[in-house]
Amino acid sequence: MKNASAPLPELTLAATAFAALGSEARLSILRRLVRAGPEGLPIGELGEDVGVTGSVLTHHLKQLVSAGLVTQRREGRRILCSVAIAEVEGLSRFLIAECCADRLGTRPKGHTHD
Amino acid sequence: MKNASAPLPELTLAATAFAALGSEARLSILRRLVRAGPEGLPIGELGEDVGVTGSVLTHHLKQLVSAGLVTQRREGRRILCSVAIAEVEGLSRFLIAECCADRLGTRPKGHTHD
DNA sequence: ACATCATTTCTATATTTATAGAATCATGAA
DNA sequence: TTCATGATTCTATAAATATAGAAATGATGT
Repeated sequence: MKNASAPLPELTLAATAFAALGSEARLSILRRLVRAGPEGLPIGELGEDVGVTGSVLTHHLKQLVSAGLVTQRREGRRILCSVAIAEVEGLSRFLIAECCADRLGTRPKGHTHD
Repeated sequence: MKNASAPLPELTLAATAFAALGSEARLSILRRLVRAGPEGLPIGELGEDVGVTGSVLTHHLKQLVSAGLVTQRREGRRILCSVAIAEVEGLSRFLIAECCADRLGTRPKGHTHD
């Protein structure tokens, strides 16, 4: 009897987002964007700062955007990137929820904060 | 002048951990282990439950373990796996910290807890 | 229209990760 | 020791991701 027929979309989305974070380059990009604030940073400058440019940068940004962690808007001939804060926070909460939420009825002894 | 010479180990570790979470299979494994509680679950049973067995399961577990998100201990001929709660929580905090920590001087409106 | 800047797409290659069967190792029981 | 069980390693193949140069696209200023 199979048990893992169709994974919950929630899980799929989370996996995609985590995979997008699973790279030093992209984590650097995200970190830089966080420090840039809500105004965002043009792709060129972003790339200079994190040491990734051209098609490789596009490639990494595409993953962050399609995972919903970064948004882009055009301004003149540049494209500004910003962090999707709510998404990142949501992901963080997902992680906490996975770990601690429903352990209230499962734990055998005390195990609230290790 | 190069800017991205040696990435901070913190970033490397985080990227490894996120990459370990960036798969539905491994996310399912983690979720199942969370529900198993601190006693842990033998690999065989774990695999049955999430629909991944044999060498593939070993492969996924290896990543979770080496990322520090799962721990293993032997009991008889079985190996019990448990979630490293502190690690997962730490990762969750890392994410929050990346997003919100130093935005105190940067944010335009209020954005403390959404 | 033309030149220029910013970014993407195209194309190709290298590297990593995923999947899986078979053989092997490790533990405990008869 | 021999056997059965639980898990890993070995080997091979498929698929996804990373890197990168060149060409193409889109936007702006002259």
